[in-house]
Amino acid sequence: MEIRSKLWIEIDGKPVFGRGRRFLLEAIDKYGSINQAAKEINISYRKAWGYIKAMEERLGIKLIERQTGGRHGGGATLTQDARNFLKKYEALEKGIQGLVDERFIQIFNTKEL
Amino acid sequence: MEIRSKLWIEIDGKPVFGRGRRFLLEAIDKYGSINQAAKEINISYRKAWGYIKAMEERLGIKLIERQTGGRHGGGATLTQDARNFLKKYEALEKGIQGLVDERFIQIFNTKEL
DNA sequence: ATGCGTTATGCAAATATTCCATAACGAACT
DNA sequence: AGTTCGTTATGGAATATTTGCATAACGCAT
Repeated sequence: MEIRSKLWIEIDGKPVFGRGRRFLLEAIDKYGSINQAAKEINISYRKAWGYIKAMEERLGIKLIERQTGGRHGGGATLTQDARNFLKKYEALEKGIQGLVDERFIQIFNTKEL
Repeated sequence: MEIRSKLWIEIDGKPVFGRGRRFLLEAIDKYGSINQAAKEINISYRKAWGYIKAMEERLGIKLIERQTGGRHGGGATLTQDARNFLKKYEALEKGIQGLVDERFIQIFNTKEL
């Protein structure tokens, strides 16, 4: 029996940002490529692309600077807005998981129900 | 922009209990009927039934005492195990949402990104 | 011109979810 | 003893969602 928790941000009831998208942005920052980033976090490029599209539409902010074509095919980098947002989300998430785990063990760690 | 959080318990990677199931059990306790409970929380009877089935299978515990037929068609009541489980889950959930909300406001409550 | 590794998307296929339809039940009432 | 009523119980169809395949476009370097 394991406890799981999830944290995300919505706009008009639709998901805009969460752990998965956080990892995606972080990986794009690391690799300079949506494609590479998707591989890193084990999702298809298609899915990553969909995430980015939805995020940008819903937030109304450009998160990723894209370049198609070129010597190495192009690439992608985070905008400053994306970096700022990411930083805030990281701060929001920090510590929550630990708290939840701690409480779960405290409450459920008994043999009988 | 709203923050949302979710807390649930899994067994072997499969969801066993969460907010929705909590509401379902609470409503069954209140109405003495799966059918009525489902209406209360706005899900189909079919879905409620599936929830209960999965919960009982995965936990390996009987949660609902069912009676079919009879003057008023029958009904359902929570077992003591179900009550105990519910109580623990409620304790687990308590306060988490508030903490998350608080932090969200603190971090994101600025005009600019 | 050609090749390369990207970004960009439509659309088909697979999965998951929801809901419709119907059976069975049994106490109370007629 | 049959009828009624509001339940529980479930298969399976219908819908919705997610995933991923296939392919186009791009533009620099060779």
